[in-house]
Amino acid sequence: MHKLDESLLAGIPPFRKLERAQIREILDAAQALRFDGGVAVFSEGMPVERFFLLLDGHIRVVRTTPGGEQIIALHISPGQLFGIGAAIGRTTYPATAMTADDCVALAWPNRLWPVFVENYEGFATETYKVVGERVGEMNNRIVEMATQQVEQRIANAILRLVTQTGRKVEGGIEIGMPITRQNLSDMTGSTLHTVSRLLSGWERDGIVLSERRKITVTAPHRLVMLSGAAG
Amino acid sequence: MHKLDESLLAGIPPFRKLERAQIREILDAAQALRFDGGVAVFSEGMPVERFFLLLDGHIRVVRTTPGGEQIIALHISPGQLFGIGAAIGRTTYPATAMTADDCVALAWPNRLWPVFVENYEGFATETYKVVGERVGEMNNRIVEMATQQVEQRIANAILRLVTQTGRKVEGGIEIGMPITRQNLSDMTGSTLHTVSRLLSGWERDGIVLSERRKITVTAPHRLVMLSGAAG
DNA sequence: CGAAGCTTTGACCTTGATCAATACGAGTGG
DNA sequence: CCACTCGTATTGATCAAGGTCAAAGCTTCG
Repeated sequence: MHKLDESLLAGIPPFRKLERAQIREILDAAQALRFDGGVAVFSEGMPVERFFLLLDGHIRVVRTTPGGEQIIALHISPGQLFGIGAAIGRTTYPATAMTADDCVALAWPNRLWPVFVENYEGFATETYKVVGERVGEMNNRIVEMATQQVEQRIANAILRLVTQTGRKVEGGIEIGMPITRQNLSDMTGSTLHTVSRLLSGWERDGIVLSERRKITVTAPHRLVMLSGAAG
Repeated sequence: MHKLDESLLAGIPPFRKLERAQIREILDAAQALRFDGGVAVFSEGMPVERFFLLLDGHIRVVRTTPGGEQIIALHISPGQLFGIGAAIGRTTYPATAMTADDCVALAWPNRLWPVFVENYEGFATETYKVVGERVGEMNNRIVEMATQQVEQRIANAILRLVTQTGRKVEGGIEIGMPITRQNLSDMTGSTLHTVSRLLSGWERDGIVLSERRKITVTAPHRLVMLSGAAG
């Protein structure tokens, strides 16, 4: 295994305030992992043994109901910590982490969590800020689900994906990870049929372009209108 | 102002591991507050200046949409910390805290948060455990909203209230705080009409008893069945 | 080429929202 | 004490959003 480069952690919030030497220590304690697309990094209910940092690829955090339906709780982009149950006193993972495409991640054993918190100034604060953001996002989802129509929820889901993973391409902004109608319906508590119908409509109206597992937003402002952001 | 008694904080998780003298310090730094029912302790968007511990009464954590609809994100029972945005790096409150009935709370200025974390062993860990529980609860709500029918969501909402605030009375378990049809609809993203119809039906079937702003569950097991806990 | 996964589209039906009317209880002021 | 009002609750009638059922087409891949 080759040595990991220190620049990997340079810009990432929890590590931002650290010395070069400290980052070296952290990297030396890390295990680097590769995953194919569509596999589980960890599963709901498993004991929390490690925490992760996603370096490349995209991860869907998924919960499954007793009835077998699944809903996507969260997406993780490169540079984000995930599986941080340790930070909030969980002993088992509350959800499953599925890779959406090929992924590279670092992993540390759980027992290092308190060590990092103890030794690295700002690590705890920055991490809890991330937790805070996710709580905020979850809160928004709850409000959305409770008050908005399916069309608005789907518009919001797409906008969220765009801001999190979007990249500019000719003619619009493309979502940087593979995404199916089914995925979108799992994010919004809807059905793939409804999502398909809506996307077809939007494509007819020139708001999006979509191919198999790919969506490009050509008129973001109009999507924002549709999302019900109180025009 | 009379001195606060140390027993107040005795059994409360974040303070559980502390010495008597430490509890004294904490209490001396606290401000005791009284609120009538139906008022805001703090409001969405306000800067986070204090954190609170609810001693008596009940609090609804509420978010309001641009369109004026409101949804209830969380209920706080006596003994719980709330308004702890400081813990997760928030600078403004993400929601409004409304008293459901008359309340008594302690408040500390925000700058004491890091002091508590620093000086009192276990304070941080226990608090983050609380955060973790709330995150879990929010997650469940999202899944519920995405996959369940209104009837199941309302059953679940009532069951949650029962476990959080229920007290045994003759003939069943009574929810320990005032709760209207409208409140229930705000918790489930439904309407007071639908809630009323369902409760009427349940009352006819002998599952609940309800008066004005009061609900008593007479057949909890049947409510659990209805809640869709995979029978 | 067949199979599996993704997408589209039409027809139909159920859930629960909306509209509307009424009633009841509790607090307030005359 | 009564009239008024406001917040709460009930119930019926109607309607539409979106789920379900069904069928078929298109890609990609082994």
